[in-house]
This record gives sequence, structure tokens and C-alpha cells, in this order.
Amino acid sequence: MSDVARAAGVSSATVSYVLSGKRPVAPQTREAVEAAIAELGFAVNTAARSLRTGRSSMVALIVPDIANPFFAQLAATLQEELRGLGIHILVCNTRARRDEERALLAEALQQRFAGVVITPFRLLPRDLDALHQAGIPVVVSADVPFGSADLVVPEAKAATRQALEKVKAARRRRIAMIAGPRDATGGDPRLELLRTLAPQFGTSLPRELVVRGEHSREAGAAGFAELMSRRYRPDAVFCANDVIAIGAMDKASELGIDIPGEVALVGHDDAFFASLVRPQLTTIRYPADEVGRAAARLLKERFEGRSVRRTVQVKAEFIARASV
Amino acid sequence: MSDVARAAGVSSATVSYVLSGKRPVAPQTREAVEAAIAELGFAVNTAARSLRTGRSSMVALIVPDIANPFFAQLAATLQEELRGLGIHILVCNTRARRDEERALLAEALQQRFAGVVITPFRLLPRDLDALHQAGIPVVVSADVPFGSADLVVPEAKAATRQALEKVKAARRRRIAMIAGPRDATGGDPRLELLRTLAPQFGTSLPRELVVRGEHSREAGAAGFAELMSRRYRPDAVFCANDVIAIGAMDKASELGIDIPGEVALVGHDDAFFASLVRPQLTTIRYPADEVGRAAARLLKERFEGRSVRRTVQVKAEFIARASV
DNA sequence: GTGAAAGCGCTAACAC
DNA sequence: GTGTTAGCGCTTTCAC
Repeated sequence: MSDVARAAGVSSATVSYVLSGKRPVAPQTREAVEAAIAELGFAVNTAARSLRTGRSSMVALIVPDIANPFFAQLAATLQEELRGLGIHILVCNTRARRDEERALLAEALQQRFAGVVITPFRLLPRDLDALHQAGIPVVVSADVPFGSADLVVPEAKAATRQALEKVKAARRRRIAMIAGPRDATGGDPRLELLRTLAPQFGTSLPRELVVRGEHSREAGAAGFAELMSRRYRPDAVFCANDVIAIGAMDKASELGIDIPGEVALVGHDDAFFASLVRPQLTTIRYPADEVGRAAARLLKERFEGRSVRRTVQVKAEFIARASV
Repeated sequence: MSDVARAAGVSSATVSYVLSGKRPVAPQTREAVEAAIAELGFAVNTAARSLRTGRSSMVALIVPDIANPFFAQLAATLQEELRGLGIHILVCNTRARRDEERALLAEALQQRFAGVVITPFRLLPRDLDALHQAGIPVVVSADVPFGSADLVVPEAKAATRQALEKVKAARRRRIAMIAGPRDATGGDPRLELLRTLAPQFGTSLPRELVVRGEHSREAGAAGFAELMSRRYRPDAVFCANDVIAIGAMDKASELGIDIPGEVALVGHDDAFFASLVRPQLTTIRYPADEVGRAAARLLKERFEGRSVRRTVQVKAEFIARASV
């Protein structure tokens, strides 16, 4: 930067102000500086800037599993949306473990990250307090409010209603769910929503027809097997996400159970493979790219000074395919 | 750090040396320092460290599309393998564009990243020269050597032979390929390999049965449609990757063409959805997690001082499923 | 509208 | 085996 200053015949302070726009600079001075910058191919040293300002230009994306297509797409969108601000996305897998979630958050705090986007899995709201106090913007992508962080939530009532309607039209009465783990943060809102709405469609989601496991294909298979072994055997199974639903399909084909003939299946997310499996998976779409854009917007607003908490709803959409 | 030094009754230099191990420290001094660090919850400021050393602790993963399951898995593995060194993975999408590849590389240079892992798509070997001169380790995951960078390459001869064998056993003679774009860096080695080996199996890959496109589902569909319109119509189609193969399957079902009855189909990568589609996709597996581990190892060796170029081969594996 | 200069927290050369 | 200290490149206060 001092090189640029010398070349432009100004002080390095002026170069800095040209770059940041934090104080007015005479047009011709500005031009001279910009010419020198272009000439020398100068780029600011972000380490020095971070040291001085106490703020890095990194945003951490903290998720249970970046290899999950939903989160991979979220990473892609976030990166796309924030690159214009010179912000980099750092991916962090927590493998759904609270200790890793906390460790990552602690690091974000210590390194004074520009922001954090997190899908908490076993985190407690108070785990975010320190970040909040340090003024580091946090966007939570989850179904329930989470401390004082900005929030991106699904609006899934209408879509879930449509799913139930479709299930009802297929003359199914015994609804079950393969849900996430019991100790997940905020419980399983997709389960709660289903339980709340089911009575409107002449059915219910009895406790004994809810099985739980991790968000994995294996857990989906295990959950489906368990449900099929019940005396009161379900004829429609909702899954907390599409990965779980795929596991259920694995097991169904292993057990020779016809989908949707014997059991109807509904997933969540509409991962791109939902239309690839046979039968094609009926699902409640939750668009990762819109979530990413919303998170990026919330972050940008914080960078620009917003200090009040904000929530953005992203609409879920019922996608009728062949598994119901 | 000066707080820690004060608490431990030593100088901040000693604290630094305890942390880095770059010079011997008396056991009791070390203990006192470690106690103070634990006590105060101290963590080094990486911005200050980067400024001082001229090296950041970021590794950039530069790929065409992080939402592609292969690259998403690569990111996950890389992050997992390098977290122990306090290194963070920064994901960068190039959307297969050379200008973005170059811009990202320039940034890695300017910010003095700890390393770069890149799957070049339209980059030229000389684009890496500046990084090399600056001593920034670069690992290239590609099928062909690339300047002076370390390399992770597939060893796919045996697997490709097995694929051809299988195709031959299915009495197919008219082999085609839906390949990547012509202007991709290093051409399309999967195509070259197939062309080289085909004669050993009593067939060949004629120029007019090679169609090209981006690595996308849409391009796969378009490529398949084009092949099906040829007078000399193929009865076996290889695809440069599984995403392309899925596109081909889309089009086949649209055209009412039976796979594998009329046309056999072979993919590359064994993305997790390959076993999800019907018919299940026969493919040449290239394991993203092994690639990630190899890249991490190469990087670590460079951090520890290796200065000679090294290549790691990762074995591809033929996965026979139902599409041939 | 512009400049001088302090100082962010660390590392490593030098001194003992 | 340990301490002192310069300085990395930037931002920002204070002065003009």
C-alpha cells in the first residue's frame, strides 16, 4: 500500500480511504490512486486488515455434513452471494456433534469471523451468546428461533397440508414418521407440524409410530424396518429428510414391500436425487438456494449496521411424485 | 499472548516458542505456560500470525461446482483431514470458467494461502507458475500432469478394461462417448483411455460417436439425444461422469429407449446416486474420499518441507450394476 | 482534503 | 534456556 501511495504521490492513509470510501477524496487524487493500484496490481493484505480492525473476512458455514446435497448447495449459493463483498466461505462439518459445534463456534469467536451461518443440531441457544456479545452476526437455518440470532425458517404448513391431503386421497390412515434424534436441538419441527395437522385429515400420528435416528440412509433403513415390524403397521411413512427416505426405500425393496402399493412414502427437502429413485420420491421441497440467498442477505444487512433480530421465511413446496 | 506471558512469569517469546516448538523450552517453563494458556482460554490470533509470517492458515479448494457430490465429498474429507493442523478449507466455485479459476488463484497468491487444492477445468499449467514461485503448495486433482504441482491422478486402466469387457460380453460393438468440453484443460483423459483400450476388445471409439458438453445433466441429455440421431447409432454409451449419465438416462426414458436393452450405459465416479437410479448405473468408481486424503497428505508433506514434486495414484474400480 | 504516526498481536533475529 | 525488540501492512485518530 505504501508502494501505491508513493506511485500516486499521496500518503498511504489516502490510499486506504480511497479503498474504503470512509472519507471524501478529491476526484483527481482518487484517480491517481486507482491508476497506481491498477498499475501495480495491488490487493490489500487481509491479514493486516484483520489484525488492525479485529474482524476477519471469513464466514463460517457450520453444518452437520457438507456432503449432504442440501448443505453442499447451501455452501455454493452462499459463496456465490458473498463473493462480491470479498468474503470467503469456510466449510465446517460438525458430524452432528455438539462438542464440534461448540469448538467451531469458539473458533469463529476467537478469530473474529465476519459472520456465521449455522444449522445447529445439538447446540443450545446459549452457545451463541458469546458470539452475539462480540457482535458477530449469526444466521441460524433451523425450524425454531434460536437465541438472538437471525433466522431462516421454513414455512411448511401449506405444503405439509397438501402432503396429508394426498396421503388421505390415497386412502391411507395409519401415518408414521422416521424422525431425527430425540436430543436434536429444538426437537423435530417437521414431526410437530405433522402431528398438529394430521387431525385435520382424519388421522393422527401416534407416539408408537414415530421412530428416531440420525439423518442418514442407514438410519432410514433401520427406522423403516422397525416400523414394518409393528403390530399396528403404518401405510404411510413420512421421513424427516430425503436421505432418510432413501434408506427407507432401500429397506422396502429388501423386504419386498411395494411403494406406494403397500406403504406410501414422503420425504423432505427435495434433494436432487428424489426424482432419480424409482418410484420417484414424493417430497416437501425446501430450497437450499433460497435459504442460502436469505442467509446471505441477512448477513449483508448486519454488515451494513442492522442490529435488530430478523426472521426470513422460506416457503416449502409439496412435490407430488410417485411414492404416494 | 502477553497476558499469558505475564501470568506464567515469562516473556511472550517463550509463549510463542512453547506454542510452536521451534526452540527447546524447559519442562517447568512449558508447564507454567500451558497452565496459563488453559487458565486464560488463550488462542492465538491467526491474523497477527499471518501478518507476521506471511502465511495464512487457509487452504482453498477450487472446483467447478461444489454442489457436485464428488466435490462436496472432497471438501468434507479435506476439512476432516486438515482440521488437526488448524487449517481451514475455503470453498471456491469456478463454474468451470477460466477467468474465475484465475481470479481465485490470484487471490490465493495475494493472501498467501497455506495451500491450494484444485481441479482445473480450463486453466493452463502456466497459471500455476506464480503460486509455485511464491512457494504455495498446490495439489492438482486431474488426470494429467499440471506444471510443477503435486498431483492426484486416477489409475483407471484396469477398471476401464473391465468395463469394456463387460460391454463386449453384452455383445455391444458400437461404442460412443458423451465427453466433456473440447476446450477443457488436458482434454478428456477418460475419453483418451477408452479410445486407446477399445481396440483390445474388438471395437473402437470413432470420432463421429464422440459428443461433447459441459459436466451437467442437461448436457448429458442433449448428448444422448444427439447420439441417438446418428445413422450409425451406438449400442453402448460411456459418459465422462455420472451426472452426465443421469442426463442420458433422462433422455432415454423420454425417447422410450430401453437401457440396457437397446443401449448400454457406463458412467464415471460412482456418485452416491448411481445406485439410486433405475436401472442402477454401471460406473467406473473414483473415490472422492481417497482423493481428499491423498491431497491432504501431499499438502502436509509440503508443509513439512518436501520440495520435490510428487504424484499419487488413486485406483478406480469398475462397478457392475444394471445399465450394461 | 490530506498527512503523520501509533499500534493491532504475533514471530524470529539477536543478545545474553 | 530465556528475554528484548523490530516490524509485518493496514486503519484511524489527531493535526493541519
